[in-house]
Amino acid sequence: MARPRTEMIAKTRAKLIAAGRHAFGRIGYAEASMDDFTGEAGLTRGALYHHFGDKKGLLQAVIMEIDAEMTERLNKVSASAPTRWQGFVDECAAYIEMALEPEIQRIMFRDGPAVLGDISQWQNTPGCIAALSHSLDRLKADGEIIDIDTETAARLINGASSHMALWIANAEKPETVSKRAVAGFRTMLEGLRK
Amino acid sequence: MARPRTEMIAKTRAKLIAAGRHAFGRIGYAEASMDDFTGEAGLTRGALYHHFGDKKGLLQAVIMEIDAEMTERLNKVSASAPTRWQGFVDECAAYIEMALEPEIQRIMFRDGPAVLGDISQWQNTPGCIAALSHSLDRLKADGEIIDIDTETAARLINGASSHMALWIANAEKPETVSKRAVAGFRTMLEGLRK
DNA sequence: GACACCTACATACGTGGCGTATGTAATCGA
DNA sequence: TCGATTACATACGCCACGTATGTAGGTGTC
Repeated sequence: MARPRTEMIAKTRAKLIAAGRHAFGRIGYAEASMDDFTGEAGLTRGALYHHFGDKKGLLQAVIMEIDAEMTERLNKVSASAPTRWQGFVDECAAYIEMALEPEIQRIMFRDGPAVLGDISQWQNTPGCIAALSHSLDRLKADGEIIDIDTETAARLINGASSHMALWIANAEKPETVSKRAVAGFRTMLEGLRK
Repeated sequence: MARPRTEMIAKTRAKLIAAGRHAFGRIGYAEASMDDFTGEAGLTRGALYHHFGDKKGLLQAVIMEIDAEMTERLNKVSASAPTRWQGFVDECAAYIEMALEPEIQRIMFRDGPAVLGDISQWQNTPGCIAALSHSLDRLKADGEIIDIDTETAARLINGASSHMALWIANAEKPETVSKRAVAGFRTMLEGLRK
C-alpha cells in the first residue's frame, strides 16, 4: 500500500473504461447510457464526470486504449514474418481482420470518427497508422516498393482496409465477400511493389 | 392545379429535406434538433414525423438526395474526358474533391455510416460506387487495367478517397496535404494499369 | 501526530430534445 | 354531397446528459 490513493484511482478509471468499452462496442455510442456503464462498473455518474468530463471524454479514453492494443498486435504480426514484404502484407491482412471485430469496427471506425472527428488527427498520429507507416518506410529503404509517400500510402491502406471490413461485416455472405475483398486488396498492394 | 395535393406534399418534403440537409451538414446529425429545421422550413414536428418517421428517416432521405447528385456529377466528369482511363482518374479526383465539401463529408462519410450503418449496404449499391464500378468495368473490357474484381476495386477506391478527404480537410495545411494525398492516390491507381 | 485542505466520488436536480398520442382541416372517392 | 382518409399541428411524457452541491477519506504541513 505504497500508493493506495493513486492505485484506487487507476482502478476506478480502468473499471469505467472497461464498462464504456463494452457498452460502446455492443450497442454503440448514441444508445449507450451513462447510467449503463456506471451501473456495470459499480460506480455513479459523479466518478465518470470527474475523470472524463463528459461522454466524449470517456469515448476518447476507450479509443486510446484500443489503439494501443491494435498497435501492439500489428507490430507483433509484422515482426514474426519471414520477409519484410510478407510482414507488411500480413500486417494489412491483420488490420482488416481487426476491423472485422465488432468492437473495433464500431468504436474505431464508426462512432469514433463521427463523434470526435477524424481520429487520425485529434492527437499525434495514432499508433496503428504509425505502425503501417513505419513498415512502409523500411520497405522503401530496402528498395522493395515504388517511390510513394509512405504516410499517404499508410492512410490509403487504412481507409481501404476499414471500408473493406465494413463491406465484409455487413454482407449477407461474409465469407464470400471476404475472399473477394482480400484478393482485391492484395492485388492493389502488389501495385506498390517494384 | 392538376394535382394540388401531391404538389404540396412534394414541396413539403423538399422543404424538410433541404432544411435537414443544411442542419446536418453544418452542425452534424447529433447536434441538429428537430425543431431547428422544422422552424427553418416553416413547419412543425408533425409534418416531419408524418413523412419521415423519425430523425434517421430524414437523414436517409437527405443522403439519397445527395447520392443522386454525386452520381450525376461523377458521370458527367467521366463522360467529358478524352480517354476512358483519363475519365476514370478524373472521376476519382472528383470523388476526393466532393468528399472535401463539408456537407458531403459530414453527411455521407461521417454521420451517415455512424447513424445508419454502412451506407453502401443499406439499399442497393449506392450510385456513387456503382458509377466507379461501371467505369472500371469498361476499362477492364478495353483491356486497360489488370485483372481485378471491379466492385472490390471500386470500394477500395471509395474507402481510400474518403479517408484522404478527411485527412486533407482536418489538416493544418490542407493545400500541402492535398498535394501529397492526390499524388499518392494517382500512384496507387497507376498500379491498377496494365 | 493533529489540523486544515483537497481530491475522489455520491446525490439531486434542471433542462433539452425525441418520439407519440391526439386533434383538425382539407382533399379524395363514391 | 358525405364519409373516409390524409397531411399536418399541438401537447405531453420520458429519458438521458450535464451540473451543482454534498461528503468522506486521504494528504501535506507544522
